[in-house]
Amino acid sequence: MLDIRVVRDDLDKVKQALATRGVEAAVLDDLMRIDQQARTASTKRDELRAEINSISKEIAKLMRSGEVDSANTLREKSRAVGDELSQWESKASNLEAERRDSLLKIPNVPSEDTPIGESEADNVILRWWSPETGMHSGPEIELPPYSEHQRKPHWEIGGELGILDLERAAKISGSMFPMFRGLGATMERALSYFALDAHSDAFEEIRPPTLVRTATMVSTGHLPKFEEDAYRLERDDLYAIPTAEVPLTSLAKDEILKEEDLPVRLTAYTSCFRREAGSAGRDTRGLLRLHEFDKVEILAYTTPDQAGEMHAELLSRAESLLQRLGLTYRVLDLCTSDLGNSSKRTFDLECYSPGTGLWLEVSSVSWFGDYQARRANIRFRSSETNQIEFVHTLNGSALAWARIWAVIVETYRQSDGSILIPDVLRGYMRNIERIPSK
RNA sequence: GGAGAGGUGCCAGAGUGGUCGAAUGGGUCUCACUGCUAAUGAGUUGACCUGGGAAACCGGGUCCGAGGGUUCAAAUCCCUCCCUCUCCGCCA
Repeated sequence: MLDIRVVRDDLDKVKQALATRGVEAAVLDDLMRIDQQARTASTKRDELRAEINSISKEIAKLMRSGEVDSANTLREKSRAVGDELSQWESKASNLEAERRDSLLKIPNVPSEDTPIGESEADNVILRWWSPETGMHSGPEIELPPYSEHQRKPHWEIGGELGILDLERAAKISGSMFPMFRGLGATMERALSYFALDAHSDAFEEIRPPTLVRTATMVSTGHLPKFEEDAYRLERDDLYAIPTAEVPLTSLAKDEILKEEDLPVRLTAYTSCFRREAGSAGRDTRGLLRLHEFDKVEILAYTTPDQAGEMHAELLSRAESLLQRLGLTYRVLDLCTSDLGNSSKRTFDLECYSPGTGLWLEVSSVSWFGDYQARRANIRFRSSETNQIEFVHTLNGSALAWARIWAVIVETYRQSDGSILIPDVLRGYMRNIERIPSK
């Protein structure tokens, strides 16, 4: 959430910045009105409490010296103040709760570098890479010449080779749940091993819980605004995580870290669960959009000064995996209207799927500033000033496997219908070179 | 799931209604002393909200797992919940 003090002090600037992502100025005016009332009420409440505190001390003194009558007179007085106090207490706590609710729903202020835009069409293509042509900057993309046998969509390939069984997955769980089989399942597993090993030079590997408390979902910004998108286990009041970002961010919840321990780098492989409530009927074929998928996430806590460099590091790690897998991709700088709620700046990586002709989002690398840290209350003590500050959080997918799986089987499909396994995965797949055709 | 014990500051740990933001010990940092290290002595050391101040800082409030309640007054009494530990049951 935003720092209420920054909103107070720089109201116009905040309004202007949030307008670029479609937040109306009235929302902030309301917040300021509530804030003013809340502060008035809590000041009044604190004054009354101070009065009762001092009367109570008086009473204690009188009791000790045996002046019971005077003590009783003061008791009466204190009780009367107490009646007034309870009104202000409830007024103040209602207003404070209202202020917090409002603050929790206001998105982050975009970074100054985030391109301003009104739809995803305004996202900026920064660069693109393919194994044939290497890295190119700018939005003009020349796709490598794909052969006819690479133009088959992955769901057809998967069915044909018996490595993807969406029909039976639907029987078990419903549509938009995947089931990999045989070497298809092995390859999906290999991808995670490959990625976790690739980050092991600098990142601590975590296997977090995938069912989390409400507070954990609030910390990352997934609640209260996006309740509809999450799977909830009502009986136990738990949510299924939509990404490992959720448990990894809350790992340090309510902690004060030492500056010398920063940056903290974490990586985790988990399943991710998404209701996809708003997207019924869109991209429903194959593995394009799923209720459950596996992903390796990389995440960092940094000082504000380290954040920029870390953002670049996370992005380059995600890109490097794609390059090692030999997949054509492009890097998008998301514009203000396409930016995630909690993010200040996000780069998306999209892989080209020759079988469908679509660019598929396979990673999203974001810098959240202190927005999540404020919600999760993650701080650090500066070693120079000894002051306590909020950390910055950053994270990225590296990578989301279902879509990568789809792009691999399409890209690596041979003219005989078999699939060549990317070199970097073979070590994790019993050194098998290809998934044979049927 | 059942029975019991417990959750206090950076850590350990005392505190069963007022003088308790909290003894004591350890750690931290500062100073003194010692040729160095060590030891010793003195001091220091919480977070959050809010008002004032350029700031240092000063005032008020809150916080002893969380939320309610009793009381003039709650770490302390009552209720609910969460968590940890021990035993029993169940179980991959």
